Amino acid sequence: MTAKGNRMNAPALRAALLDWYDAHARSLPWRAPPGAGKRTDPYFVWLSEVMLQQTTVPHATPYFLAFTRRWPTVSDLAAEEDAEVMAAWAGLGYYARARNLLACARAVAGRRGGVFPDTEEGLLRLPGVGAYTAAAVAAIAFDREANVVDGNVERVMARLFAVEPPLPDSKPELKRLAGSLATADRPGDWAQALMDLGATVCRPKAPLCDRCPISGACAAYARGDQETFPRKTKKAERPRRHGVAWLLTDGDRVALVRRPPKGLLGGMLGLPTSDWRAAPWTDAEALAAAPTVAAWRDAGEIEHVFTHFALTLRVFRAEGAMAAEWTPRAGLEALPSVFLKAAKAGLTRLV
DNA sequence: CACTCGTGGAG
DNA sequence: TCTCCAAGAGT
Repeated sequence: MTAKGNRMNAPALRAALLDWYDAHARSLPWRAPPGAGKRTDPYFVWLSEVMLQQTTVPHATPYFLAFTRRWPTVSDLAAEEDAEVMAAWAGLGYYARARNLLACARAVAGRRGGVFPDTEEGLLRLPGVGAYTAAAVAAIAFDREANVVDGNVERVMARLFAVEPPLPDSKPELKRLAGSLATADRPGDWAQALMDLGATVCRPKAPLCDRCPISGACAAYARGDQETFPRKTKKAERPRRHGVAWLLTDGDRVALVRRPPKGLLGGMLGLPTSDWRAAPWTDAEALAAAPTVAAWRDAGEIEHVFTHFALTLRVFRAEGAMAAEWTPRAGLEALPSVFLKAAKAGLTRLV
């Protein structure tokens, strides 16, 4: 047992982690250096938090840079056309976030004159801002005391206290434990310190306990089974669905359709598709369901994995005409990944 | 409250 | 190849 041992109390643990954060904080485009007293623009904090929901830092970073370059303030974003923002979000996934992002920006720019609420309760009323994001923005942008609990914090708490019940049922207990450590001292730095620790040291796999400033207080580390936390209930198997996508071209242009505002890929442009069902589509079924009569040619199939199902998508291509949003090939970057993948297959792999 | 909702990188 | 999973929210 080290000198700090397992007797490390809450104040000592807090001090150790904040000291670690002062020395090891990640440098991120939306973040001010720790302790400097600078506050980050609430717009940057909010935008980054929404982009980072269930999304990795490397994936979200180029989107954050593009959004803030193109729309430097929340009012700039609020004034933009829906289609432009959805196109800019394409590839980032969970497209309800983009719809709520615009709704939130317009609420802040309109009813609040471009000023974000500075309390957790006020933030929580905004579209797309839930318990985590409200707490994170309140703490990071406004330095308000808040219990900021994301997946990182849940993992740190599960190990620190060797919480046996599995996620997601243990969420309330993990949040309660996190709250037992939170104080009004440097709330923004504390929240980010916990998340940075989870992301870089207390990682899901192969945690770097020899670099952990609070390993002396960690119940799981003391037992030696830290990597087995947090316990998790097994996830249901992912079913497979089958569909058909039609790539209709007119020279350089591709026929795209705007998807309904809610549901999967809601509000995004896409290729015309069939239903996505359990049974594969035969050639005859696919051709009968085509959006227009044309000399459809088989372009093979693509595989794509969504959160709760896997998709096999047959792709057919033809030259022709139909009512659609005709888009130059260069504009295909506005498509969600599944359709970009299908379009590339159709344009390059005619069978 | 269980389910829906994307994507790409790591191991 | 396959599993896991990343700064969750809405319904």
